[in-house]
This record gives sequence, C-alpha cells and structure tokens, in this order.
Amino acid sequence: MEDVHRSGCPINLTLEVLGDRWSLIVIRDIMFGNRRHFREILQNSEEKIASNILADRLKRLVERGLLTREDDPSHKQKAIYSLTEMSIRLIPIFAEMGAWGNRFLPVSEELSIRAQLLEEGGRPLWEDFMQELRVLHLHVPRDPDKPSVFDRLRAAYLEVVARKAAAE
Amino acid sequence: MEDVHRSGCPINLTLEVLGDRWSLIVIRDIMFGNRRHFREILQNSEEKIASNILADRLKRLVERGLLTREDDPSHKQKAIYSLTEMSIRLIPIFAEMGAWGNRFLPVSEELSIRAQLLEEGGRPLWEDFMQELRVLHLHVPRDPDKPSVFDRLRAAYLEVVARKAAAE
DNA sequence: TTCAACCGATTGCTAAACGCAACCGGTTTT
DNA sequence: AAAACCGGTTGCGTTTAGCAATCGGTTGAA
Repeated sequence: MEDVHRSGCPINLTLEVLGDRWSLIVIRDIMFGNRRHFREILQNSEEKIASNILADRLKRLVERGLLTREDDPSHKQKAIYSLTEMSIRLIPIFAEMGAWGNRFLPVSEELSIRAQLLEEGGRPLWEDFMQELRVLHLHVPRDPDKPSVFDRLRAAYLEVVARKAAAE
Repeated sequence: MEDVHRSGCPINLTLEVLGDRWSLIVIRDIMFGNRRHFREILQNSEEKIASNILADRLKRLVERGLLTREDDPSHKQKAIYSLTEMSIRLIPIFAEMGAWGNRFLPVSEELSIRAQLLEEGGRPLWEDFMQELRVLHLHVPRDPDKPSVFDRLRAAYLEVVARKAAAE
C-alpha cells in the first residue's frame, strides 16, 4: 500500500490505481465475462495473462478496494473474486475507452460489439448494467422486471461469433 | 512501433496505447494546461516527470498519432506539440476518470475543481471544449460567439487557489 | 483407494521499463 | 561575452513485466 502520491489530481490518482497494462483487463474479465475464480480468469484470458501477474493484480486490487476475495463454500481451495461499488462505477470509463478504441484502433469485430452497444445505450444502459452488477457481486436483490443487460451484451457477442463462423 | 497486439478488444487496444503511468499525464498537461513546449511540460509538471521519460512519451505519442510535433518558427530550437483529433476525443475518458477519481480517491480541492466542472457540464460541455481544442491545436477557425471553456476551467481553478491562499 | 485433474498461487529467471542526476551542443537574451 | 534557455541524451541502479516450470493441498471419478 502506498501512502504517498505524486499529486492530488484526480486523473493522476486514478492512473496510480489503474495506470498499467493489466489491472483494467482483469476487472473487465470479471465484469463483462463474469469470471469469478483465479483459474477461470487465467485460462479464458484473451490476452494470455501470466499467473504471477494475475496473482499480483488480484492482490493489489483487493488491497485498494476494487475487488473483494471470499472463500468458496463449495470448495476449500476456491476463492471468489467480486466487484465492489468502486469498480462497478468504472463502467462509464470502460464505455468511453471502448468507444474511443473502437473509433481509432484496429479492433476485431466480435470483440467490439460490446463496446458498440455500451456506447449506443448511453448512460441509461450503463446505470442498468451497474445495478445488475450490484445484484451479481454485492448481494443486492434483483428487480425481476428488468431485462438483463449482461445477457444482452453476451447475446450480441455470441451472435457475431456465430455469424462469422457460418460465413467461413 | 508494435505491429502485434495482445487482442483485438477495444479496451485492450486502448490500454496498449495509454496503459502506463505517464502518457495520459502528458496529454492532460498539454490539453488542460495548454503547455506546448518540452520545457514547459517538464518544469510545470505537478507530478515531476523526468526529462527522459517525457522525451520517450512525446516520441511514442507522436508515433501513435496522439500528438504532432512542429518546429516553432520563432525559435530554431523550439518544438511545438499539438493534440490531434484522436487525443482531443479523449476528453470523455478524462472526464469520466476525473469524476471517478474525485469520488473515490484522496484528491486535493484545487486540483479537483476542473474534474467537477467537467462532470457537471456533461457531454455538451465536453463537445464545446473539444471544439475549442480543435481551434487551439488543429488550426480550425474560432467561433467568436462561443465563450471559452478553457478559460472557464482555468478561472474556476484560480478562484479556488486564491480562496485557499486567502484563508491561510 | 488410487489417481488424474484441478485449486490458487509461488519460484527462479531474464528482459524491459522506470527514475534520478548530470550533462550535451546549439540558440537566444542580456 | 556571459548567462539563460532549447529539446533532449547518457549512464546507471532499481523496479516491474513476463515466461515457464512447479508447489502442496483438494476434489471427483474409477
């Protein structure tokens, strides 16, 4: 834990927490991929994160309040990682970063569809998604009338993958 | 220049460009501090960036299309760094990162006022500011009827500084 | 009961990036 | 002629990234 900061600027402080090449990747996979276990994050990693890096980031993110770690009651060795309110509120940053990357960088079609939906849905969709993440990660009761944003994003992704597979 | 990417995910690609502790700091100072010369960025740096790091980041950001570098006609040794459309469109990301840092991290009052204004102004203010940055950096003609967002942010900052100084 | 698969990491190692301080040759100002 | 300023560069020690192999304990199936 570092107690000294380079400056009190919000941008700088945010970079001191998230300014590296892996922290947001880990949170993204927990958030959008609903991966909750170490091995689950490790093996499904699109970017092939190394296990020591993953272990280090999970530890740091827990220390800094962006994740929590609990024992899985169904398996003595399993740990469950969950988002916190702090990390759930990264959704607008993810949405804007996704939109920016989508516009300016060589994204692949199947991985850009989620960013596109998040951008088009705008803040109302982000709020729905954040509320849904609170249900999944913070033990908040679910509103049964709300359709699942998580499922919508996932369905859109699978649709693109299936279409591309069919086209080959 | 790296031609191989870890994945085609927009978040990942954005992190490959901006995922370090200095790139966004440099852009922030050019953008919000209107610093256009090497020494100007270096000496006014709130976070005390080292000259070799600054040189490296400026070079990388120019290579990747986030900045341009021109000779200053008034001084044979001076270089002018300018934002591009690509970096101007980082404004929403800065705004969301600032808002998030403001909410969750130990920001200082005088450095947080800009983030607060950007958050409260929302997308219409961001659009105004982006248009203003195009005038300053991309040689786009100025609309004389628009009040300057840049000046508004700066005035708000100076007001807080002055109030804090008077209170001591 | 045995055994393979799985669990969250850890270790040992090399390479790359960070960060500090001193310095460079040229230009402009005084 | 001297001092200040210009955009960097160099040397060097420290920290972080990244890869591959491995660990001891747990679990589920045969």
